[in-house]
Amino acid sequence: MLKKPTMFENAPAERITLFADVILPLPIPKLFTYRIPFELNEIVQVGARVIVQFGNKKVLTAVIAKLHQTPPQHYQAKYILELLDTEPIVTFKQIELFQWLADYYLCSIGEVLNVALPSGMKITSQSMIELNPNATWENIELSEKEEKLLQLLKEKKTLSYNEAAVFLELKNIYHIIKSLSQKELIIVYEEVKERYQPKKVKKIRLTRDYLDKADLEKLFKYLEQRESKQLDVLLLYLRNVPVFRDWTLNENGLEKSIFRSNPHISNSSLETLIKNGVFEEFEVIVSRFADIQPADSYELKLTSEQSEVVDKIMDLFAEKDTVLLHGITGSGKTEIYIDLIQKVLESGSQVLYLLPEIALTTQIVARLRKIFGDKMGVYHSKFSDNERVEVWKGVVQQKFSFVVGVRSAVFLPFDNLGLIIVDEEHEPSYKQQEPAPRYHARDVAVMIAHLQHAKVLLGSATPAVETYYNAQIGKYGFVALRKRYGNAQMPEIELVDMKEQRKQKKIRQNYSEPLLQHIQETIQKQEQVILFQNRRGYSPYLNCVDCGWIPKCSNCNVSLVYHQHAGELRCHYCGFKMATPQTCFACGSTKMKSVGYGTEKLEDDLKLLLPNARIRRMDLDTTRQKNAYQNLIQEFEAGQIDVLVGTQMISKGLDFDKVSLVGIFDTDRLLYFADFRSQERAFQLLTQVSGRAGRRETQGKVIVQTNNPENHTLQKIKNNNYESFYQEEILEREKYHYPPFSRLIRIAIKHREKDYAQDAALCLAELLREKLGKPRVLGPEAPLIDRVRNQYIKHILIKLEREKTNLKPVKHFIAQQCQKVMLDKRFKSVQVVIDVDPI
DNA sequence: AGCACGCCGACT
DNA sequence: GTCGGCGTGCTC
Repeated sequence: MLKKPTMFENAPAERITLFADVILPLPIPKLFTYRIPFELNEIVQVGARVIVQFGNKKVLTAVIAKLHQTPPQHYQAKYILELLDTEPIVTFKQIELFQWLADYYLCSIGEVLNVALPSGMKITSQSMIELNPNATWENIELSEKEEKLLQLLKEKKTLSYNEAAVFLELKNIYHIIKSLSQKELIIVYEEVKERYQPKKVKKIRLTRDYLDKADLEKLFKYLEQRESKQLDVLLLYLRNVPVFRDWTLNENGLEKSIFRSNPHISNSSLETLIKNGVFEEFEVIVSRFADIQPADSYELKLTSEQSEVVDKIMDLFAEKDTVLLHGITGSGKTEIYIDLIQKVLESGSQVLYLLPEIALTTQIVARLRKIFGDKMGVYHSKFSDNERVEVWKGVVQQKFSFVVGVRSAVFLPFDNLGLIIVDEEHEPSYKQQEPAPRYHARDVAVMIAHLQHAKVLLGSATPAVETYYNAQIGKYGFVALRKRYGNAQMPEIELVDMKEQRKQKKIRQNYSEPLLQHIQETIQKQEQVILFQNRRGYSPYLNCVDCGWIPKCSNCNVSLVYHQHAGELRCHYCGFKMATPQTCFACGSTKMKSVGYGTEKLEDDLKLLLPNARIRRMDLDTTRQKNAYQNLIQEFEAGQIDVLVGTQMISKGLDFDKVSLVGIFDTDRLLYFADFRSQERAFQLLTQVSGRAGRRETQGKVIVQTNNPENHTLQKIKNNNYESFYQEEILEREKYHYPPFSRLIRIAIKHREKDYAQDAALCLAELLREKLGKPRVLGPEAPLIDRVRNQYIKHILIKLEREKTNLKPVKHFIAQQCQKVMLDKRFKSVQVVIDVDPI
């Protein structure tokens, strides 16, 4: 796939010494130079993985970024220990991309590599100790702990540092290890663990001795005479592998599991045959995706409007690299994608189709699988690491020309991309939060397309304001799809004024009268209801009636969320849990009331209000187990559930024909969130959720409960008027210099001590202002939740003009200042986290 | 990041 | 005297 650099193509007469600059998966902003052993000269390539020793003993996987003949000036380069790939697993273009990511998102190229490679392709070593077999410890004085450790080693043979530390109940085990290894009683070594395990299948075949008609018949007679059970084994084998017809069939053998699954065959007879040398066992490596069938021949039928859109997109691609497809929910964007994917694949290029995490369900995968069969790879975080490695290798080996995947799929080693589709491009889950690089997959997709001369199609019913702006100013091409598929109608959205309802005392447990009524009617019609409340748990906090005390997390500055079913209070930020207190910790009162409501309470209350309805809840808490999500969806699809209460989990990618009512709670919390994107978010989320109501023939109904029915954004959601929402929003953005009119960089300063965080933040802000100017640097400011996991947090926000041409030096400057503050002794190693284009 | 190593204070 | 706490510097 990749050509070796030409200068090494003709092997020179004299041996040359090659050096490799490698990327290590560490947050160190430079490449490290290792020496290539001569015997590898002819086969090393840029993009291959190597194993190197780093530091005193640590052994790591690195990727070769550059090959050259320049020996390092100031140090002796170590040898590469092992070359893991004879073909590159990372392309030249990717290394270029990694560097771009590191520069753009202000992190090291090693951090990029670290998130790019599936962990199964990286190895790390672990320090191990074992007894020195030649040791004599008669005349050696030992401390108690040393004695204890040696005793344990006698039993266990080997121990990792950590195991030893746990056993000795010591935090610092280093002294003991050092002392023992100096006395030559133990050996310290590094154990390398390769995490990727190819899937192996155990198989059985006849040994050479029986690959002959006469011999087999002799065996038959013998077994028949004795009425041996082994005869069944042999017959089963011959039925599946008709060696009499073709002796070479034996080579491939038969899977051992086939014998196992046959109830008439006992395992011991098979084992006896193996023991007696009739059969032999062997293993083969198989693909984890081996059982995937090739595609059916599939005729995609597009509506005339859909084919028009396809044509228009193709036309636009002639002049624009990126096109935005603005298609309302249920307008059939997927068919358009499929048609385009087929076209691009036919032209011989690769395609990447990105979806947000939650939308990438088995439903869509199954549908695509029917069409693209084994040409398609799936890259999902729910997949095991081994599976991810196989998709990666499949792309390298050109086995997959098309991959559907989540955010991290942008790192797959394509070298000939024709098209990247980013569906639901506005989704915040495309932005990585932790760890660095904090990249946005949509923006990375645009960059990859640029590097590979590919095209990008962004799709959304509610595009990000930045994206829509780019389409408006002509940077992106633009196509709209304004009709629902099959002429289905958009749902009717009703805003219920909760202030009025409250006055008239018509609210029962957070359910307004109209909502409750509609729920009942819908169930009566045997149709389904989705209720949306973007808050899990029973209630956001408990409150002592007598003294007002609220249980808070001891590690974070938030109240603990009440989870009634689990009988617990939980922190949603650090995972802290405690049993629900029966009495107030402050005054001892037994009157603790729950305040506010989450999905759990909505579910419980509705069960009381409508005892005959079948009500289920879908949120993080009910879908944590492996198949819980899938099971819930199947039940709902099968009509075994009337009402599904859920968080945003229910807003994505689920299309159910029988849902005719959607209820939305606590709308005001979304609308009045203190963030410049709150209106956009609310518009997107509520439109998305509303879109679940009514498909095909029936018009759906959406009931939005709010205290502010006159809110502009709500009105625009009601009228399904994205355009008008955008026009209003873009003016605000311009007025206050927010994206797309500026670029944002947010710096978070974290420290255990509040004062250190504050002082460091102040100092950093000052340093930044010196050069960037006062108005460009905002803060430091405490975020809404200013302490998480015992770390105090301060935010600095930098606004840079979009037109600023020399972005690179500015970013470099910012990174430098952050580095300075981090290393400043006054601030006791504060943590500084840079987030470029925060969302 | 991880680790070696050094210096300091607090315990058996 | 050990033990454990950091702080610091380095890794080809």
